[in-house]
Amino acid sequence: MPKRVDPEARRELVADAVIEEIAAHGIRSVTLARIAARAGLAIGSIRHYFGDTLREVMRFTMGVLMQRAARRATPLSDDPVARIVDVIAFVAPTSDQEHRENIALVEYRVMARTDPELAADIAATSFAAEEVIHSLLREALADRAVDEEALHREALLLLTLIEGFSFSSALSSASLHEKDIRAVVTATMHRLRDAYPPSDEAVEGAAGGPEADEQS
Amino acid sequence: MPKRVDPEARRELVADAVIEEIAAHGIRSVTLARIAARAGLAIGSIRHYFGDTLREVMRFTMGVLMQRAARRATPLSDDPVARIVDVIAFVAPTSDQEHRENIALVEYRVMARTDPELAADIAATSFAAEEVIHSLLREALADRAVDEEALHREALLLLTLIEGFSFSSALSSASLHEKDIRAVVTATMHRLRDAYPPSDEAVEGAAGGPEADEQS
DNA sequence: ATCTATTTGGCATGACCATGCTAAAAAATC
DNA sequence: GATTTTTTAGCATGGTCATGCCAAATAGAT
Repeated sequence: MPKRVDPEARRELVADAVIEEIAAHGIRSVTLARIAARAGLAIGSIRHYFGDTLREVMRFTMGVLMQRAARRATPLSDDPVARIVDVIAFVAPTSDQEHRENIALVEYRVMARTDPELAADIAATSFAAEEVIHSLLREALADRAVDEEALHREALLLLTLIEGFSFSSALSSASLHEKDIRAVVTATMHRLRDAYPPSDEAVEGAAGGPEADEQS
Repeated sequence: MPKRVDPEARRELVADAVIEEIAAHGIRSVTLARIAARAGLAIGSIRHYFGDTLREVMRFTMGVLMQRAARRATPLSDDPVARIVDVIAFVAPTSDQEHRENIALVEYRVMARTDPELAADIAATSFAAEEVIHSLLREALADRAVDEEALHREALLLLTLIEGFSFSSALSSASLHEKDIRAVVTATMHRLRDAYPPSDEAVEGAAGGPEADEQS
């Protein structure tokens, strides 16, 4: 028996075992026994840290997945278009672990459809993600004449691409190529911008703005 | 006891009960008992028509879902762009039943990820669908100068949109609006076409072709 | 050394459910 | 009417697994 266990570390370790099991055999196969086998622990040694129930294990793991996804989706670029590409490209796992996490998250989302408690947890994250996309899109089209309805429709396009990449990536044994995703999204963004004329404000105030850069 | 039961009709009835149960409580909740309750039959009266096992019930139901989806996705228009819009818009259920069928199909696809037998059945359909999109895209871009790599990337865009609409529709309690989907896909297709210059052949042979129509 | 807190571990029980199998009832055929 | 086929129906059994609960071992505090 080791010294004092760090409860948070234990929970994280168990969550990773859950994720592995989901990725390998689907969320329906997750049991305490299987988690224990993967984590190299006895069932009791898991339950103790999760209020004794499998359900708490599952809820905690879902929380871990959502946190990790949010962390990966943080845009790094300054250019609004590139920020959107970054956010969407996060779906392209650059490692096996990220691929597995995406799979697990998709399985959770499907399960949450018919589980009100899980659904509530997920809804908050989904709402935040949509807000981010809307906001980024506003920035990317700040110099274009776009009405609210069109903005909404373009956001729908981007959000649908995100869902599509996430879903197809989860169903595919091989992860998507980040290069392909970036190419598709970048082309989509450029075409999207080109579909709207520069706005009067942008033309008047664009002495050294992105408009000049874009035509060079 | 009625007169002779039509086995096919019985199987279809049972499949519909499965679909209802999946839509209501998720695929993980499907049991013979619950199917029986929904179908208004005894368990034995179901098993008899499916080789006695729940698994056969589930496989048959998945087959039904795929057939129905394929039927709905048959394009009707002559215009290549509109055909693609039609195919993609099939994801927008025009009835509650179609919405439920989409949900069930998504849940099956997720389950099939970790079930080789189901995966094999689904793979054939997915492959066929991809071929259709590639083929339709070729037609839609027949008058444009597009190399194979670009064609592949554009197909990826469209396939991703299909997956995105299907997935988000399944997760959403309200079905997507067909109007929105058509608007998004139509705009995407027009921008996609505009991204490629007319090919030399098309210019020479387009005396009364789509190019003339498009500039009017 | 003693006491308390923490960790490990798993038993016992009840719930759930698939499936092998059987049989009775009803319809159809000869 | 007798026989065969079809349909209805569900019992019995074994397997799986979550969870309430208990207890021993170990670490840390006094």
